[in-house]
Amino acid sequence: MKKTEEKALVGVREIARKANVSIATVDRVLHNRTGVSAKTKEKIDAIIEELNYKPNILARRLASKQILRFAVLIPSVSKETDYWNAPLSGVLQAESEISSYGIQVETFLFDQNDKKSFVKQSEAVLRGNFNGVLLAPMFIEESSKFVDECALLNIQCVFINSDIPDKNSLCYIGPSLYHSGYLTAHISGYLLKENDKVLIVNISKEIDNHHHLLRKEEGFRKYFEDNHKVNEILKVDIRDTAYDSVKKSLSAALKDNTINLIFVTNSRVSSVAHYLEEEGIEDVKLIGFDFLTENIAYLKKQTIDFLICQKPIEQGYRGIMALYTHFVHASPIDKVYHMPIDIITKENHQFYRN
Amino acid sequence: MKKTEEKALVGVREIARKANVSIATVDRVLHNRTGVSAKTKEKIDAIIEELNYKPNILARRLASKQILRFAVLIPSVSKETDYWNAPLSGVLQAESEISSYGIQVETFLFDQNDKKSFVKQSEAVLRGNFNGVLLAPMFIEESSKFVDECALLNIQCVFINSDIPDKNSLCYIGPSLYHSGYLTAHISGYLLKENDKVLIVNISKEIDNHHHLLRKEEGFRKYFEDNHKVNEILKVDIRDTAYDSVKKSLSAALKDNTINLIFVTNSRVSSVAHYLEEEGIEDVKLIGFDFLTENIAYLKKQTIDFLICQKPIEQGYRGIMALYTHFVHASPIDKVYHMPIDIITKENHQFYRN
DNA sequence: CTGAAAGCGCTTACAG
DNA sequence: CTGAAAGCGCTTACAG
Repeated sequence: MKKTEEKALVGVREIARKANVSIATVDRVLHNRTGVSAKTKEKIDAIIEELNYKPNILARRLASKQILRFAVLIPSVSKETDYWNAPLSGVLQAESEISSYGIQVETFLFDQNDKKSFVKQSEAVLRGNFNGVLLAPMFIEESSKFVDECALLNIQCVFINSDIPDKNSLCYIGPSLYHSGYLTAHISGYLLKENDKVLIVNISKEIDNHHHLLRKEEGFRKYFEDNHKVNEILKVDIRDTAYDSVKKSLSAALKDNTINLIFVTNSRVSSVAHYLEEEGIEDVKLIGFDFLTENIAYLKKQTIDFLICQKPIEQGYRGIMALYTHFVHASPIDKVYHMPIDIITKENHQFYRN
Repeated sequence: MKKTEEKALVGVREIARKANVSIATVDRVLHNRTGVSAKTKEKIDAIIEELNYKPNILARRLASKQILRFAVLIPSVSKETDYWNAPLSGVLQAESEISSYGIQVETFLFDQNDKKSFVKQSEAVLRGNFNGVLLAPMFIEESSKFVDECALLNIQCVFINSDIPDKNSLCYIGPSLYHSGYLTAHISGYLLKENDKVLIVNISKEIDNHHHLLRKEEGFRKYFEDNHKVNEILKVDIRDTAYDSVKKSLSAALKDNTINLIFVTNSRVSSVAHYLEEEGIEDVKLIGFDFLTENIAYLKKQTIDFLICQKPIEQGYRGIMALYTHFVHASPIDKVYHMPIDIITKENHQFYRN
């Protein structure tokens, strides 16, 4: 069968014919290149408009020898969590899909407990002659500075995992942290009786005012407030992430209070689960974040009741694809793409796709 | 920048050079066409293997004038539910992405309350000279017969929404119904006290032994059994889906029993919500299925506590893409793709992507 | 059974 | 400022 007549006609060749110019000139106009008289450009633009011309992306990339270079600037996997494996695997998946179309992806990993390593890697990116960069802007100040320098070099930035809202990025792809906290509180509401007590646990080396864990806590508390819940909410910050330290802090917190539900604001929920199991504590509900192997093991045993997940693999995949779409299709991209807030339990985890 | 040498080399041209044949002959081998001597074929195959040749899909579709035709055979939107709008919109989205690559999609809608309309539309599909068809095999027998005839005509079938497991389809894309029921029970478990009573409500014109609602009920009951829950489980089948009839059945069921949680096995949960609201009943938890506008409205008001959803838009999208991948990339496809089982509440519905 | 040539819709030097 | 021609990696008649 043949393609429809109409389609066969609307191409650079047809535009050139109508405008009485060569296809090279049409190409120049299509790409806003210099060296076309205003008059010619106008005429061609009108015809493009009239014919509702859509370029054939296949042909374009096939003919073009230009290769596009994207950098990925995210944390490496640490002893404490292999969370970042997920976004990375999404990145790799996207890369394998588009690498044959002239896209190169290079990865720069930094230590999320060490700002200096971030700075060092970000400088390498700046030197690498990239068209775009996908980054996790964990360190707000340093990331902000980096993004400014990218702007100077005309490098497009995409944020994943957490956002710097006022920064001039192509887009942000990741959770709405506040709302994940709020949702967690909603679920917790179902598990709590009127006078039950809640313990919020922040486990992180870097808990400062900017830290995104605090946004989850904020959302969590707001839910209780909005719904006039009278449950007491206690809180403990644990800055030393080693298990012994977690254990000590939890013991202290649980000794003086009868806690009915623990909300861990990040993926370290497994160490709390470990503690509860070790101590034989069974009547405490436990909710935390992220689809990690360790967490899932506890979810299966129901030591963890719910995990909140935000498709980290997809974040990596979509991050690269956002750059790809921007450069290859030149089509506009949503400034913010909030990932769904997924509720994972013993019964649906096997069907979960990151 | 130039593409890497390596890439530039591995193409039909290089294979032809190595094999001392023309690229036309290489093309014949690549597509398993006739008219190549066994010896030549063998030699070329070896070189393809050795070079780890991957065809350039862009170039292939660009050069090929072949167009691919897919049919979509799903229910139309009915007075009772606009559920099928969602898969359809996924289909349309996929179509718009791939239509410029020579793919045509044609839609055949049938009335899910009328087997004859299915048969009629399926016959139209058979006559339409399609390469593949995406269908919702609601009517098991009729669908089964249709699939057999497709096989004769060498038309590939993809199932969505519900499966016919032993049928020779390309793949199934949709929920594991049993597990959605099981998960719903798990959530219900958190909402119930020891002696609370549960009411299962099936609202459907077609409740027979094959019907997929029953698989959800089965999973639901199994959870209670597995976890030695003693809650009493009542059940009502409502075959007349008009609101008045639903109202009558519910009134009868609720008059004689104190029900604490109602599980509606499909998207008709909104009519139960409507009833509860009308009667001013506030202490009954309500769980049902599907991300429909009506349901979401009740979810916001918390008349409905949880909705279980299975990304109907994505089912449509992936269904078409499965056919596309099969024909264009000729790459193998998972026989079963179970959709995640999503738990939707008042707090996360705004981030949900179908 | 095999090959030379044209063409898919674009981009890219190069020449004027 | 503009155009003719070659080429991206493949497929498709057509000729032998």
